[in-house]
Amino acid sequence: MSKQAHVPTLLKLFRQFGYEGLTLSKISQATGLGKASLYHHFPGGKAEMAEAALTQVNQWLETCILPILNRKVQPIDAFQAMCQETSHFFQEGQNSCLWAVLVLEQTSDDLFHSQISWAFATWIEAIAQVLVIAGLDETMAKQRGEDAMIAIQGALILSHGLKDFAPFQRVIKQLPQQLCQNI
Amino acid sequence: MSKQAHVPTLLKLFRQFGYEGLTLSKISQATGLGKASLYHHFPGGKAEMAEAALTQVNQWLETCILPILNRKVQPIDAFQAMCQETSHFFQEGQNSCLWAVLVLEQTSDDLFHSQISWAFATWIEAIAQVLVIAGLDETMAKQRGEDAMIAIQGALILSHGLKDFAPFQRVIKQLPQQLCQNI
DNA sequence: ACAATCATACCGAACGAACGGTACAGTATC
DNA sequence: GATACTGTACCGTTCGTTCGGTATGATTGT
Repeated sequence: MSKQAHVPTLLKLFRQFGYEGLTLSKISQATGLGKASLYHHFPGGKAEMAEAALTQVNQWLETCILPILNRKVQPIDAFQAMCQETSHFFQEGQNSCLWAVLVLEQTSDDLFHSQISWAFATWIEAIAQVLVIAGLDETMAKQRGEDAMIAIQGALILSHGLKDFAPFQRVIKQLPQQLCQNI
Repeated sequence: MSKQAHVPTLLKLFRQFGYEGLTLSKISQATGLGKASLYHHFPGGKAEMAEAALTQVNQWLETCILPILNRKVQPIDAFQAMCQETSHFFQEGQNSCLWAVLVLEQTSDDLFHSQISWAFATWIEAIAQVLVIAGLDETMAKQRGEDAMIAIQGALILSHGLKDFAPFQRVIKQLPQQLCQNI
C-alpha cells in the first residue's frame, strides 16, 4: 500500500495522543504495518511521520479553506462556508487540532514551529483580506482574523475539557456574524 | 525540604512538556531531588505529581480568581481584576495552561478529566453569576462565561503558535469590556 | 520466451537507551 | 533511638531505531 494512504491514520493518532504520547507500537497496531515497514515509508522515523500528518493539515488549509476565502462572494457567505468546512474537519468539535497539540509540547514545537506559525498566520491573513476588501480597516481586520482563530482553538479546548461539544458548535455558528459586525 | 515546596516546579514542568513528555529524570534534575526522594513525597509516582500540579492550579482558581468574582463590586472592576490576575498567572501569555495541556493528551485526560472539567465549569459559572447579578439573562451570562474561557485558552494557543504574545495581551485587555457589553 | 535484475512493500528479531518504579542501606534531625 | 529523608544500584518493560531478509511484480537483456 502507498505511503500516503497511512497519513490520515497518523493524523488521527498524533491528534489523539500528542507527539510524546504516541508510540511506534500504537502506530504499528493502528496501521497494520510492522515497525520496520513504517521506517521504510518514513525513514526519518517518528518525526517524519508527525511532519507528514502536519503537512496533511496544512494542505487541508490550502486546498479547502483558502480557496473559500479567495472567492469573490459576500463576506458572510465566505465565512459561513469556512465555518462549515472547519466544523466538518474537526468533526463538530470531537477532533482536536494537531497545531494546538504540537504547540503545547515544547519538545515537538521546536521541530514544527515554522509550519504551525505559517498555518496560523496564513489563515488569519486570509480572513483579514476578506474584511479589508469589504471595507474594514486593516488593523481591525487582522484583529478579527486573530479572534476567529482564538475562538476556534479555544472552543476546541473548552469542549474537550468539558466533554461537551455544544460550546464549539455554538462558536462556529456565531462566528460568521461576529466577523461581519458593522461592515 | 517540604513536599509543597516542589509543586511549583512540577507545575512548570508539566506545563512545558505535558504528561507523557515529562520524565522522572527531568523532574529529578529540575527539583534537585533523587528519584527515591520524589517517591517518598509522592508515593503514587508521576500520576500523583501531576495531580499535585493540577491541584495547585485549581487552588489558584479558588483562592485568587473566585474571590475576585464574588466581591460585590462593579462587574467591570471585577473582570478587570480577574484579567490582571490571569495575565500574571500566565506570565503575559508565556506560560501555557496545564488544563489545556492535559486535556489534549487522551492518555492523561482520563486521569484528570474530573478536576479539569470542574475548573472550567466553576470559572464559567462564577463569571456568569456576576453578569446575572448585573441583570443579564442567565443563558447569555453562561455564554459569556464560556466565551471568556474560550478567549483565554484560544489566545494562549495562538500566541504560543506564533511565538508572539501580543494577541494574548490584547485579548486580556479587551475581555472586561467585552463581558460587560450592553449591561 | 525466459531468466536476470531491480524496485517496492513488508516483516521478525533484535539493539542500546531510557522509561517508571523499587529495595535498601545509609545519613541527618530531633 | 525513632523518624524523615536520600544516594545508589537495580528491576522489568518499553521506547525509537536498525538489520537482514522475504515476497511480489515490473523491467530489462538476450
